[in-house]
Amino acid sequence: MTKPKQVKNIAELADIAGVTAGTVSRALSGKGFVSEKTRERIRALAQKHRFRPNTLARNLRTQRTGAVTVLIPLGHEQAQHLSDPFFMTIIGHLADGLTERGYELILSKIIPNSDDWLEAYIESGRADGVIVIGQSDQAEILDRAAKNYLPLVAWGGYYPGQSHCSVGSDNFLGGALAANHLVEQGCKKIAFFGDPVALEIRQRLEGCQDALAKHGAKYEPRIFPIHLDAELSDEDISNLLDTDGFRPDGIVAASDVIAMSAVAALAEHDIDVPGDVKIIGYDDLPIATQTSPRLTTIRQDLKDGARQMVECLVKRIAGEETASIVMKPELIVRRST
Amino acid sequence: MTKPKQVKNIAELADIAGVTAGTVSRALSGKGFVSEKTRERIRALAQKHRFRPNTLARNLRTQRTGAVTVLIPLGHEQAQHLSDPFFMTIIGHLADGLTERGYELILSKIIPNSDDWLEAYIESGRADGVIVIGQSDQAEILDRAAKNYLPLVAWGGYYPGQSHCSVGSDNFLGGALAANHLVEQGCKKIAFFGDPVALEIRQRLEGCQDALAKHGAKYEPRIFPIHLDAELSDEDISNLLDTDGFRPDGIVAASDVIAMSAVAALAEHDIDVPGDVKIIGYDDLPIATQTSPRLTTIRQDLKDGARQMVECLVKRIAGEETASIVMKPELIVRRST
DNA sequence: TTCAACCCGACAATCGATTGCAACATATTT
DNA sequence: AAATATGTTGCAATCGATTGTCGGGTTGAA
Repeated sequence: MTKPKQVKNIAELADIAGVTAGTVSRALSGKGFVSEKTRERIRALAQKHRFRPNTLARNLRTQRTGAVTVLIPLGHEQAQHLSDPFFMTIIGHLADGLTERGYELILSKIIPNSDDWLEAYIESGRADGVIVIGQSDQAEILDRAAKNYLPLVAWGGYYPGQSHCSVGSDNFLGGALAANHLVEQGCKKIAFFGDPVALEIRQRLEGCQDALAKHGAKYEPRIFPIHLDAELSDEDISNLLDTDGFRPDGIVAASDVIAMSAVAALAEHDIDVPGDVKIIGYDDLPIATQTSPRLTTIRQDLKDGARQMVECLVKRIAGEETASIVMKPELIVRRST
Repeated sequence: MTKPKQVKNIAELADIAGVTAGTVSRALSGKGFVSEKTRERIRALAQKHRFRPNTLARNLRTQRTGAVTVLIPLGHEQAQHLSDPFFMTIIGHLADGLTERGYELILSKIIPNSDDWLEAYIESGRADGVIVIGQSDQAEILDRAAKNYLPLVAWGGYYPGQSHCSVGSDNFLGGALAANHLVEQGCKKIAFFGDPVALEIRQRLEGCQDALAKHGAKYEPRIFPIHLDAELSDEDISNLLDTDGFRPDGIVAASDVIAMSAVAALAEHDIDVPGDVKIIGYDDLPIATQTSPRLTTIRQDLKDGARQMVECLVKRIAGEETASIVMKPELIVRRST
């Protein structure tokens, strides 16, 4: 009994079959014309010798990879980990959507130190398309790259005149919803927890300020540029409570993660939520329903957002244009306000 | 002013520089000897024309990709989504570890329909190494693949005689810890929520049974093969409570996700946790601290586990052998028992 | 029988970068 | 000035699969 020895490339298999590599390629791929007889014969041989065409070589020749990169630029926030609940939630949904459509997902975190990190990545030719999560403070770079490169979709805020395709929710409206809700709950001294360097967060803040302005100037929120990373935000907030005498009665957090840190830190300082301070988060991550007290928050539908991004990207890979999508955020009232 | 036009391959740049492609390659990579002068000249030209070497071509030639695949076989549990909290937690930590070491992470979900899915993936040559999450019911396949392929590490249970490298915690011990804890809390009628088709879960069950046996035969647990996927487990458990008269006073859940579903379903049926039923989970995911009541669970240190897997894999890519690692699980007592 | 039509499979170019080897130029030594 | 040493660069093969083109063979009709 001859053990069916491993065949490593198409040429070897062609040798065994007594044909050329080209014929083997056509037989296995089904493209081009090969007689039924030799096709079957070659298929059987391929099976027997456990031959698999090398993906790299195929990709190089066909100039497509069947992969999509999810790129996470940690612009203003280098320490943030991929294990962050927000990233994980959206990546999970993207992974579900992409694998469903037969794309591999390449996950890549980038520290944007030069101003051409995005072009550099794109031209490395690793993937057929790129999804960028979080414009952070890199919006112009996205815009520039998008001019020469179609299959690019970003998660994040939309601003008038932007030329890249983004999917996200209306951060300005979300911020306003949050602020209005706190005012309706009777808050007078409102703090904003989040660093407005990032576009999305700035938009939330502006929405917040705008809504408060309509209730009179005394509502101008005080801004604390808390980090987004869970560990750092814990620290930031603890420091804040220890050293700063300021005690707000309402907090708009720029993300659920920040809100959770705040809840925990306040509990340690024996400040009651929602009795002494009301807190509203942003995102409505799965964890928001499971904190104690359960988090009032502004919901972005990440599952649907991920679906939309995949859909846009697939169209763009196929050469179509797609418009940006702005989803409506929604106020979810739970126990923390 | 000449616009620095895009150069698409190394040959074009070589033309511009008046040298050959080989020289350009050497100049940019730093390997081999090129005079300082031409090196600088070529570097400057590359910069100016925004040239980036094509990754695919390089990978094909050098036979390495700088990428690691995280492969998730959904063996007995095809519906399970990648957005599952367990996967997301461990993938996040893996991503952190791999990007730290300069590897890209390819995320791939596979439905193992043929018996050679793993070999097929490996030989496609997409990645330098593979991390498999969850042996599920595919342990023999891992074992077979590992015989011819070094850079393979799996998350999951260890069993005597296995020949692939795995990292995981002692599931038998974990199951025993859980059972003992419930007995100590006074539980008499214990149920096990989880499908023992998967190796890890079977081991947990066996540990559980073994521990209970030591307390007398009447403790034999009743087994409910609940699905791992959050949506399905909700359904399973609701059905169970509606149709089956059985009311345990203690539940060992095979995962935190199942435990959370159980907590929610019980609440809907006005059954108090921990008053009427005590529940213990498994994994200690971040969410376990945020359910209400906070979940007693068996902790597997996923962050450390991910670190170990990356470390093993990197060694194996370099050609070293590594032994399997069995970590000690730990009982974390919170409020659900 | 002859010519056209048609199908199959071989041949070779191609994707883009890397690298061993050979050839050449310059610097050093005798 | 000749010979050796040292250092640069060019040349061409290579990684492995895909694909356009062309020649040889078979079939059918006139």
